[in-house]
Amino acid sequence: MPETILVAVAWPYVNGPFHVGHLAGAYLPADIVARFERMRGNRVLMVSGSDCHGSPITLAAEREGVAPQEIIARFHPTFLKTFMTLGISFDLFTQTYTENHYRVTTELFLTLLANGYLYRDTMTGSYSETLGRFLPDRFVEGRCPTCGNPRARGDQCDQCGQLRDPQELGEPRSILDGAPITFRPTEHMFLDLARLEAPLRAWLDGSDRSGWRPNTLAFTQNWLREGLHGRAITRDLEWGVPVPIADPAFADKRIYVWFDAVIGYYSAPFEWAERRGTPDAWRDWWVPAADGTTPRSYYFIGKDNIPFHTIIWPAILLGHGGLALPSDVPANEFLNLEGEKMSTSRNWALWARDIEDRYQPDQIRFYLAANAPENRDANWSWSDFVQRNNSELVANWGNLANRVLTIAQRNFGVVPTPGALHPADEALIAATARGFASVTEALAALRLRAALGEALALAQATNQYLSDQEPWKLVRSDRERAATVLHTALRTIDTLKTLLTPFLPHSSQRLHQLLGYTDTIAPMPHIEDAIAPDGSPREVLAGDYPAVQHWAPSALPAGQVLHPAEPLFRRLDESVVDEELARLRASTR
RNA sequence: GCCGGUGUAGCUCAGUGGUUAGAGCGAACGACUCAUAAUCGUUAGGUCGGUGGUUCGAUCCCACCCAUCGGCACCA
Repeated sequence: MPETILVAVAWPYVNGPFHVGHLAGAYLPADIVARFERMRGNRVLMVSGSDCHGSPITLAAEREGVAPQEIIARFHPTFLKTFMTLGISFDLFTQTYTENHYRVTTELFLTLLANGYLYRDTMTGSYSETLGRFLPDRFVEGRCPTCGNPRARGDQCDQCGQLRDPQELGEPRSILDGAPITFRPTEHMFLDLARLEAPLRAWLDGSDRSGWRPNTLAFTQNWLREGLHGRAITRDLEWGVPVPIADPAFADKRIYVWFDAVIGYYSAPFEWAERRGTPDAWRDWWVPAADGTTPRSYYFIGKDNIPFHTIIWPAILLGHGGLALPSDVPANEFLNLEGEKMSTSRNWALWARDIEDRYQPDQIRFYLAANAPENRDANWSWSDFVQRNNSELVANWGNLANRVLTIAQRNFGVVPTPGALHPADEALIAATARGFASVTEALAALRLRAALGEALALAQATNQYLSDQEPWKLVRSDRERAATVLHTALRTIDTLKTLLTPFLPHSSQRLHQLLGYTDTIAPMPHIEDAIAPDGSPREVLAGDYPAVQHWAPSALPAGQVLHPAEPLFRRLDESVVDEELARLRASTR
């Protein structure tokens, strides 16, 4: 019985391009799991989109004298391009600036209101007279009352580390134009997290969470230990989802970007369902079935987002009622660059769009998966990238596929018919079965690095088998024995191809065809047209990923025509390291 | 400041209250030549961040310290 699985991926903020850390932490692991689950025959819906609201976008737009839509139009297409190039198989990658999202967000807001989980309260906001608007705390600076630092930020003093409130600062001013800040009362809607705390705890404690990553659990427990308080979910802004309250006081306020962004996980399936002409299909991923089975859901995010996905979003869902809560929130750590934390302000970052055309997509996917920040911060180092590419991807796996295919194709032209098996053949067949089982188990448990490692270990065992059996000699001395060895080796690389497809979809599809198959095992996304709320054209990433069971050990039939081998991966020259490091240094501020 | 994560061979990382702490890569040496100078074998390499404690015994538990990263709720 196929399972229904929502693969929810963090919504990238659309005020800039994204870097390899975002890929490693969210989009790639999500894609690997989505592809794996689809190949197992499960019904997967993988969604995300550009996060279009919030003050940084408003401010960026104003600084340039353009509409926020222009900022979106600048970066959203680069996201699509990266996902297309790398083969991130979204069912729908949309944006929060859509009619659908506005409608769903509004409805969800009203449901929470009706259920009594929203309340009105007045808070004090930092107001810029010159800009005529309220500013987020961190856009305010002033003198720290503790250490006297004249440039303490409104949320925290960088010098003494004290947490601050903008009103505590001496001579508060805007960091945007240096003009003085005044404080004004402002009314907002709050999510009543305190009232949702009990159901939230019941949900968290209600099932075994030992499969969650330790860091995810630790963050969540930490938040709960400190107790939950109401959280403002509206802002004094003019860009965003309007607050659906018939009160002039809320006319120039908008729903807070964080509240609307997480709702994207829920709204995107509506858009997906409508686009394919089955408007109710979203329910399969959100509403428990009549027999009580609840759809599974995974939320792939960075560790900085944990509380929003393990506390706030579940609280919103509980407040709404009747919807499936996250099954797991596999939060990843961060990816450093050459040992240093990435910094967008210094431009110490490796932008996806800068490397996606210089290297094969599977080369990038391989390094990011093999080096994924699953349990701790990981590091992108160019010398490591080149080394691992050459020794593990090219030499161990690519070369294995290449050598087996070459000997078999040149000497037989088809998958040869095996004779009686020797113990060595049986040992490899057994190792392949074990490898298949352990990779499957690791993937199901979201241990992606480990899964990849298991697959590579099987590739190495196959290289050992070839060294022992020497089929290149057997083809001259004992043709039947050669046929048996090559049949066994071909089946193993065919199985490895399957195991590696979630990680390396492009090259696996190619090998699939070299092995004489004609169907698609690694479908790719494509771009479709859509319309934005203002009537302008926009684009989404979509895909048609047939639910065909492909996750099985090889049953490669004897006699299937083989195609001449060609290298699956490009070897990288050591000079790449210096080139890339020079490029990186040149671009750093 | 408070809370939490991480610190294991040159590199990237596994791992366990108990005899000689592991893998891959890199290095040295050897074998092979089907394959993208790829592959296979052998060897070398670590006071498991530091100090103290609990224990018959700790890399694994506890305390403190050091380094590093993050959270501390209106930054997404």
